[in-house]
Amino acid sequence: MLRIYNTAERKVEDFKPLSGVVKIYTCGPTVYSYAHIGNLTAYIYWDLLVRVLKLDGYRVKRVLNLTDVGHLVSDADDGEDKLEKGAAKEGKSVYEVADYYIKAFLKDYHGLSLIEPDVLARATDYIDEDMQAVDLMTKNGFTYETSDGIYYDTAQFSSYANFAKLDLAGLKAGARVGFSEEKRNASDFAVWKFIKPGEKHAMRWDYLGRPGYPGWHLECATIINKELGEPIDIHTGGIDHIPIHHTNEIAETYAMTGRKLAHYWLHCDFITIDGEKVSKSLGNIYTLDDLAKRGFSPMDFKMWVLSGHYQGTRNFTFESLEAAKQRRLNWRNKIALLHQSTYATKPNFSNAGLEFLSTSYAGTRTEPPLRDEPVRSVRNIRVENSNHFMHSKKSGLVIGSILDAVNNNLNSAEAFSIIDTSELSMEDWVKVDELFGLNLISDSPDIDDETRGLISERQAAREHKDYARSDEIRDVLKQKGITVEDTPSGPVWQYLN
RNA sequence: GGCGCUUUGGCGGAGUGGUUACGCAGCGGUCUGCAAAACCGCGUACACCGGUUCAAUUCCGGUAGGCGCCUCCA
Repeated sequence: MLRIYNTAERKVEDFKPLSGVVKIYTCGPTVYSYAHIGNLTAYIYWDLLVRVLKLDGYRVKRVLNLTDVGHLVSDADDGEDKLEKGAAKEGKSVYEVADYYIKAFLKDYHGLSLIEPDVLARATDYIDEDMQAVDLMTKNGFTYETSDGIYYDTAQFSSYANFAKLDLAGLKAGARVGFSEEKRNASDFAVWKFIKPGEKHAMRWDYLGRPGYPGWHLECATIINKELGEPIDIHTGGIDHIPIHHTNEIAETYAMTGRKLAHYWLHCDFITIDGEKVSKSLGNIYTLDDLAKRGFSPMDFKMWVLSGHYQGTRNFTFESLEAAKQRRLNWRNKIALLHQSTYATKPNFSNAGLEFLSTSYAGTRTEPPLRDEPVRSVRNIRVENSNHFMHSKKSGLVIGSILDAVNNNLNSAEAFSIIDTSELSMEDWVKVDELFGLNLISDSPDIDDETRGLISERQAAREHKDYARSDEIRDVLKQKGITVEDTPSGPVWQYLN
């Protein structure tokens, strides 16, 4: 049973689906620049959400939007358009810019092994629906026209402030942004913007007999309406979206349909980098490519993300990324041991030097003392005594406790500690990969026969005390990314990186 | 001004009213041709001040600090 923190109720709740298919909407990126690691953090956590739901046996339909419509830089009525700025800078059309960064985003997305959404919705594909939505809101009496657009009259939606617990009076008093004189309420927002004569705006559509473009919040409400239908089960996004964007989506949906938009709202916190916010002016924006240049793979970064909780402010440092990388290598080397424990039973492979492997490397380790209490990993299952625990390792209950951890409001950090301290079978690792998408299995292939031959040749050389030869072979293996460790019962290979 | 988060050992980071995760780094030991790994052991963290309690890092109140959002940025 999944339990998740619902922002709408401000508490952890049991997840109960509204129908046979769990409908999820995720606010996607504005495609005017490369995604940085802060942006990607969110998609990693939401991917975990989807994977947990699927492993829990739910069918999931998920929509992710791509904001390829240019919007204003500020909330004020003037300002530049981000897409247009990018286009001008790069000498391309706004559409080319959007295409380029959508491709870049998807490359990152796939690089992180994130499950592709069922619908990838480009905002510009929903302009007709946007217009119909404005028509509908107008017909229902929620909008008014000013000289620069169609605005939503938030006074018409009595519970407008509820979702974000907004203090509308305070909003007015503390206004830093110059509000349009024509707006009826400080919290009113544009659902459609007009392009004034002479004003430059490459993306434009004719509506109400004049050129314009949709307001930002509208695309999400419209896409959800068309692709999923309200109410949806889960709406996800960053915490920054609570006060404005999600509040306005809810208001628009209400004005269009009278319905609630989503049952559960999940918000992830932002990460900081070296204790400071991620921002261009601080020069601490990193992309996956930047991490790669420093020797970290997307999976290393994903390990880092999942080692903490989505609702906490994560502080990114390269030292902690290094720790995450090392941890993943340790996991892969556990898989390497599992490969080796099967050698002796493989046909076409017989070598006296490696026969010990039939008894497995695990046998050479000092067994940890049996505890009276089961390790905390199975705590939730209420194992009565250690005998049950020993049994549990064989019957897949380790995976059960890992699933319990992530079902508890996506506590991947706890799940990771269970993985660290439990003995997993190959089947377990397959499940772990299914749950976290860390490519542990595919990145941990067994070595080939040639490499195996080298290992046994080296072992033979050692037995003849030909250490020059054995060290030579060790260097060759090193170049293959394999290190050999000599244990009391024979050599064991491990991945170097 | 409004809303919200947070303070855990060198770093990162879970969690819990009593048994004090986990990873990385560090130290000592076993083992070893060398090396590495592995294993064993170690460090006795829970900002501060009160309160509740047999017992608080965990609950309540206060103090101090840090951070984020409200700037179409997740």
